[in-house]
Amino acid sequence: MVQTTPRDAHHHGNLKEALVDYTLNAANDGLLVDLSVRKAARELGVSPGAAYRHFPDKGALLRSVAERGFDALAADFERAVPFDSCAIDAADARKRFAALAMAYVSFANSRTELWRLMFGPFGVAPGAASDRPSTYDWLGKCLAELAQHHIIEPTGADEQFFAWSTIHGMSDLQGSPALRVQPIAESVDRQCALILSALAPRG
Amino acid sequence: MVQTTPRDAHHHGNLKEALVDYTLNAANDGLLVDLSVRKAARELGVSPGAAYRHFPDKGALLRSVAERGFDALAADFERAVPFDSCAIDAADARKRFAALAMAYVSFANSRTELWRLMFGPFGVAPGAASDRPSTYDWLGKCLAELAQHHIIEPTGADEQFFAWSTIHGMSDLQGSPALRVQPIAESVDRQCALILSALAPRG
DNA sequence: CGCTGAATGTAAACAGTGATTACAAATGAG
DNA sequence: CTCATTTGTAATCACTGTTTACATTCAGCG
Repeated sequence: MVQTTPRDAHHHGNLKEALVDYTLNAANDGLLVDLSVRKAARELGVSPGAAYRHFPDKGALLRSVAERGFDALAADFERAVPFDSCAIDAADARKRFAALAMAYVSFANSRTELWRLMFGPFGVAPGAASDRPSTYDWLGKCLAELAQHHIIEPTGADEQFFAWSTIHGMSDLQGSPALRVQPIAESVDRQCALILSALAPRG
Repeated sequence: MVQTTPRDAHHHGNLKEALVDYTLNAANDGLLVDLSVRKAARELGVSPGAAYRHFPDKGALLRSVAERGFDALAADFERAVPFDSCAIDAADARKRFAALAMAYVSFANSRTELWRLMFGPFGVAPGAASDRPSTYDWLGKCLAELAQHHIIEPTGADEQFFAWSTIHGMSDLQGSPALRVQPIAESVDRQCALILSALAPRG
């Protein structure tokens, strides 16, 4: 399901991309734990050393996958909250913010291993080398829309960090055995309301 | 810098505890990444197989360390916000809540690797097998105190989850390259104020 | 066409890993 | 003291990340 630019078959082709694809799929299937460079190479019908022509070490491969993860997250955002459109009215602004949060939580829930990779020791600055808007940009835009409709006050770095922390924390803690809040999806709306309440005009 | 409680020399002693201690120290020094059972055994003057008399596998060892991590976190909490005391007045309640959040953030900041272990795939239900109050209990108590002083409304599961998510998210995101908020310690107070504002009576 | 040099692959090896096994020594209860 | 249980050892297995020396393919150019 690939073949972005390979001219012919396996023996020669675009390894590198194939390696990233394989690893990404492994992450999506929760098989990142026991992924090895050798296994990936074996599965792609290639010798172990070949991978090291394209990545200095395993970490570099994982870093590439993490970057793709941020692209996928951005794609989810784009589907949930198209970046170039904007909120028409106040209700719209609320809906867009909730949709953004929901997309974030869902991503973490359905692609947990990739998610943890993205924010783990191999994490990359989100959108660092990309021209797509970053996670932070998206959140900032939604908050700006909310402020424009006077649902919240204009936000600075602290408020933005606050909002992101809450959403990120929810995503990270969901499924934790210490929680009784099982169906997190349904509680996201209430959590969003709490965030807005914190940032609302009139303390 | 070892030898926590061994009665005599190397050949016999309380391995298991020594292994946990060694691994815990490694985590505190940020050396968990390249910890191996063999290395730990070697460092303790013992054969590699010996470790497997006490732990079925490496994961079990790490899980034990994670449990100790929760104990250490509880100890930090206890120092910051003694569990059996309580807030005298409203200002006290605020201070205690802020101190709790600060302890959480500081722990994550200074013992990052242990922290990630605790909430990673080897994570344990915090306080599961312990008689100490759990992270969640502590937060619940502080929130109850705040409610008692009418700083916030009485909290249910959702509000508690909200507060924890925010604090946890802050802890997890601090140091992220995407953030401009560098001195997070100083911003914790403001973040706490935002949490309280979200939960305050009268929206 | 044939030469050449860079990409890209292979095969073999090194050191180190998690884990299991058969065996030996210390320990403590009877 | 005896003897089973506990706790360690030594050797081994399959596997890992990574490097090396060597082979192959390919593009550009005379």
